Amino acid sequence: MVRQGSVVVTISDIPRVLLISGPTASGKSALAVVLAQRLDGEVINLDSVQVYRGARIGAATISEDEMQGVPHHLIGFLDPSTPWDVRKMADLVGATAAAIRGRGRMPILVGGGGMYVSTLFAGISPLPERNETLRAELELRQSEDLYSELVERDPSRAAQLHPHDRLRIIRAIETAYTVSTAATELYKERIPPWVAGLMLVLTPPRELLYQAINTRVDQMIGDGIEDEVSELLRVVPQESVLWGAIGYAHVLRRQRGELLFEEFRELMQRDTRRFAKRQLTYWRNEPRKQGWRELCASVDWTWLTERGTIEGLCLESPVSVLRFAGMGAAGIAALGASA
RNA sequence: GCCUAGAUAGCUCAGUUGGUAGAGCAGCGGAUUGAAAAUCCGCGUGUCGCUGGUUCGAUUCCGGCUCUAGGCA
Repeated sequence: MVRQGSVVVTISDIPRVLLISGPTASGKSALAVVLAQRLDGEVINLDSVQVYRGARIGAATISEDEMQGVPHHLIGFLDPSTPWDVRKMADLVGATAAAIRGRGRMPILVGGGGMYVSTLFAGISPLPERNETLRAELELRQSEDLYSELVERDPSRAAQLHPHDRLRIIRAIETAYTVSTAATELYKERIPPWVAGLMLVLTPPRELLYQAINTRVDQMIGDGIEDEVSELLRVVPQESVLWGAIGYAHVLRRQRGELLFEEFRELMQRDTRRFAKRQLTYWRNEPRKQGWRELCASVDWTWLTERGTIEGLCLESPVSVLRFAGMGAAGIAALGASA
C-alpha cells in the first residue's frame, strides 16, 4: 500500500498489462499486433518519438495496414513543438491502460525506452517539472562551473554524477532551485507505479539485430525519410527534440550538406546500432536492480498466448520478466500470424 | 614464368636499430529519477601470413612457401 497524493492505492488497483520491449528493430510492433489478435488486446505506444505527429518513416511507426484493425493508442497525437516528458507519458499510459482494462481487454504496451518502462513499472520520485527559463540560463555556463555549484547545493547528488554529465547536473541544480530541496532528498520519496504485469523482452543475437538495423535504415531511406524531413521542417520548430532523434538528426546534417550520401547512410546505421546496444545493456541489468522476477525463458509461444496463461502471468506478481533470445519475427512465425 | 612491393586488431595503417606491439574508425562493457532515439563514463579486442634458420631470445634479420597488388613477358 502506497500513498499517491491523498489517495491510498494498493498494487491491485493499478492496471495489469503486457509489455513488449527490447531493442530497436527487434520486431516489437509486429509481435504486438499478433499478440493483440490472440489476446483480444489493444496496443499502447511507449516510444518517445512515435508520439509526435508526422513522425512516421524516420520513427519506424507502424502503418495503418500493419495494425490490421488492432486499436493503437498514443501514436502521432502530439504536436512536435511540445516537449514530451516521462511523467506526462506515465499518466497517459496509465489512464489508457485502465480504460482498456475497463473494456475487458488486454493492454499491450510496446516500447524499448528504459526510463519510460522503469517509471511505469517502478514509479518515480516527485521531482519538479522542467523550468525552461532557468535552464536557458544554466545552459550558458561551463560544465565545470555548474558542477561546482552542484557540489555546494547537493553534494551527494554531485558525487553520483560525472563532472561532464551536463544534462543531469543541470537537472539537479534545477531541482534544488525550483523546490529548494536537494534532489537527493526527493529521491527518498516515490510516486507509485502506474501499471503492473508481465514484461516480454526480445533479446536477439547481436549479429542478427545489427543486420536488421542496417536493412531498416536502407528501407527508411528508400521510403523517403528525406522527403518526410522536408515536410516536417515546415511545421516543426528547430528546438523540437524530434530533430535530435536518430535518423531525423542525420537527414538534417545531410540536407545542410555536411554529409555525403554514403556517410549519411553509414552514420545513421552506426548510431542506430549503438542505440540498440544501449537498450540491450539496459535490459541486461535493470531487472536485477529493480528486483523484478525473472521467469524461465524456455516457454512455448503457443502456451504463452493462451489467454489464461498471459492473464495468469500478469496477475501472478507485480512485475515478471520473460526474455526471448530472438527476434519478434520468430514469435510471429511460431504463432502462425495471419497475413 | 620472371621482377618489385606488401602481408601486423573486424577495417585502414603505424611501429619495433632483435626483448611478444599502437593509432583512427568499427566494436565491447557500464551508467541512467520529467531531453532517454537524449546524455555521460570506461575498455585494445592480436598465433605481427605459414615454415625452417641464425640467436639466450625473432613480429623484427636470412632462406623457402602461400596469398595480394603492380610491372615485365
